[in-house]
Amino acid sequence: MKIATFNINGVKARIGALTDWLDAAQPDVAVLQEIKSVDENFPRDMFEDKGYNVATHGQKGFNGVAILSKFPLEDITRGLPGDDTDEQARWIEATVVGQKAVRICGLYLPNGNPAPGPKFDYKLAWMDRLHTRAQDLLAQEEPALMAGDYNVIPLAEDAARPDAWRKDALFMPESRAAFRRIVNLGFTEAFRARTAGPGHYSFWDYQAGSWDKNDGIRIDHFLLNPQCADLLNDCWIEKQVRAGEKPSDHVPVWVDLAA
DNA sequence: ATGACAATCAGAGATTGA
Repeated sequence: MKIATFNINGVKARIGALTDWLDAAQPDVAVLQEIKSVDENFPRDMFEDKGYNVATHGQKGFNGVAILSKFPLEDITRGLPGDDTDEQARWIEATVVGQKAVRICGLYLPNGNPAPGPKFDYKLAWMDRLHTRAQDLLAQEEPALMAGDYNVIPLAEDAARPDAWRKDALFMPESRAAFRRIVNLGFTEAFRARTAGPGHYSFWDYQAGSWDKNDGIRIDHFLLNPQCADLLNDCWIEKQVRAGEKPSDHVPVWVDLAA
């Protein structure tokens, strides 16, 4: 089972790029972030025509997550538990059954800038709730993964110019510690389970020629619980997508599971 | 130190992103 995560930066603006990518790459499952669309306006027909089942959790203007799957989507839930007053659409879950059942969680973690400030507080509070949900996924002892745009640069080697990010919410010590605290519960960060060393990025800013200079950061991640990590065949970043027509500022990241 | 770039909503320019 091949699963991709992709922050598309607006489904309406990305219809062409997204269609081309799906046709070429053929993921079994794709978790999407920043659909920037309400559910009613999500072009689900376009994906259903390609054989995907579609689950969305959108809001007006910003944020929004979705799951596309060639397998049926079961037990779909929307919203990260732990705060009934949180109206931002950043979390969706569904179970996908291939050779094995896998619980798929798609997430768009808050950016958190400027830090410090209320947006940074919201980011850290959201990560506390993510920690709680992650504990639950461990307790289930069934294959589960959390994939998406974490808006966290885990280590200096995950940025071309780490010093430029020292005061940014994506690289602040508090953000990185909260990320580690989740990983250290017993999750496997899939990319780092397969590939060591610097120079691997999933985001390049539209500004200042970041792509041309390869001035990127790695912020799109897969965290696998132990039962899911047992199934990991491979994980890679589809870097060349960034060079396409009207690209997102993120590129897809993949896992191949024996599931 | 700032802005550069892009998308959305709205129908200009502010807001958000990273």
